[in-house]
Amino acid sequence: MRTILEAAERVLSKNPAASMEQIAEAAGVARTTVHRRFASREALVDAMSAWATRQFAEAIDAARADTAPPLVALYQATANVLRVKSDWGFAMSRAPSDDPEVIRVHADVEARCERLFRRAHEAGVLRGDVDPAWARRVYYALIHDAIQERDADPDALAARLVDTLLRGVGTGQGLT
Amino acid sequence: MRTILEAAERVLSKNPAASMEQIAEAAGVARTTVHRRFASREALVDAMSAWATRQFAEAIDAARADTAPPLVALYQATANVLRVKSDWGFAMSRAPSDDPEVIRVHADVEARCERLFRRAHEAGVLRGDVDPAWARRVYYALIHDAIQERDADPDALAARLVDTLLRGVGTGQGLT
DNA sequence: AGAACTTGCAACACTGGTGATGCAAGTCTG
DNA sequence: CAGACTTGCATCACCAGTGTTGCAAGTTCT
Repeated sequence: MRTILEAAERVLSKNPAASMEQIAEAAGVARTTVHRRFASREALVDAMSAWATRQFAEAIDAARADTAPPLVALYQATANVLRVKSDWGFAMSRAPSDDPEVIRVHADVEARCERLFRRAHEAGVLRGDVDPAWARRVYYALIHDAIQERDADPDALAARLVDTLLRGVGTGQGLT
Repeated sequence: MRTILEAAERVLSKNPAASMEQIAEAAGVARTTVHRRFASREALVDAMSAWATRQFAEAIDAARADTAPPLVALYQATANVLRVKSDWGFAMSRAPSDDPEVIRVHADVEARCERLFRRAHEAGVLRGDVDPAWARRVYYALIHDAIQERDADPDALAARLVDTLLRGVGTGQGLT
């Protein structure tokens, strides 16, 4: 089950037009087995979306974005999000699912991120003359940008991303 | 000819898996006519890439990035690039063509952009304490980000993008 | 008007993917 | 061990897209 979803992600992220046959092969399973579990190609993709969204939510939870010190939370959340977006790039790049649960999760993440940047601003991690909303916009753009670099290690990527962000809008506090 | 390329871009940017039939229909032409001009689907996409690259090069030329005042060039280049990337999003998102001409154009654009940011730095458009290379990195990320917003007017988008960039790294000179 | 060229239409063969099913072999569970 | 369940395999019908061709009608150029 999870095996198939992961194989599908692996194959479809490389070639969105890949056949069920190729997905099955990557999962080490017969094509008919895939069809038995997922009625159609569409059903498979939907299941991938749902699964990826769950992973995404867990990634944010694990970062303790609301309670950990802002800088720590920022690193942690960035690394976790990059890992999920890199592991589930295809599933998450799909047009936003109409599933209300998926929509809710994304709105929730947005809100938490906004709070985190406000906290970072107040804690002096961001320069006082920098609009937290602007910093967040740049942050999003940098995330989007980092995703493009396939194959790279999410932790290293996250470190570089946060360093890059703070070189521009940070105070240099706590960076060593 | 151009009609078909434009229709193909329109259709494929909405649905990369669209059939030749749909492309032909969008071009107001019979499917066989498309096949007479482009031997295969692959040939059509290659032609789109070549065409888009030409448009891209012209967009940069028109901005006078090397000679106009940095701020003017930045606005102009941004607007032109956004227009092309928005009009030819599908063709330009393809894996970089192996056509050496295409590679040359992209390298050339990269170099011109780097020069432009150095000029902007020296002219005081960018803050002195900001690394021009970092500013350029953020600029790229913001461009990438702006492309996502389909349907928006490229000029308005470019204005917002440059404002956003300069709010972060600019000196406020010449923004009025 | 006449020649050269382009287009639409209809038809065709071919390919590859999809989804279903029956059966035999394997695994798990009580 | 016996029954329930899952899997792989082979096979099938089906469909959509691709690429080709012949022909008739239309356009363009001289």
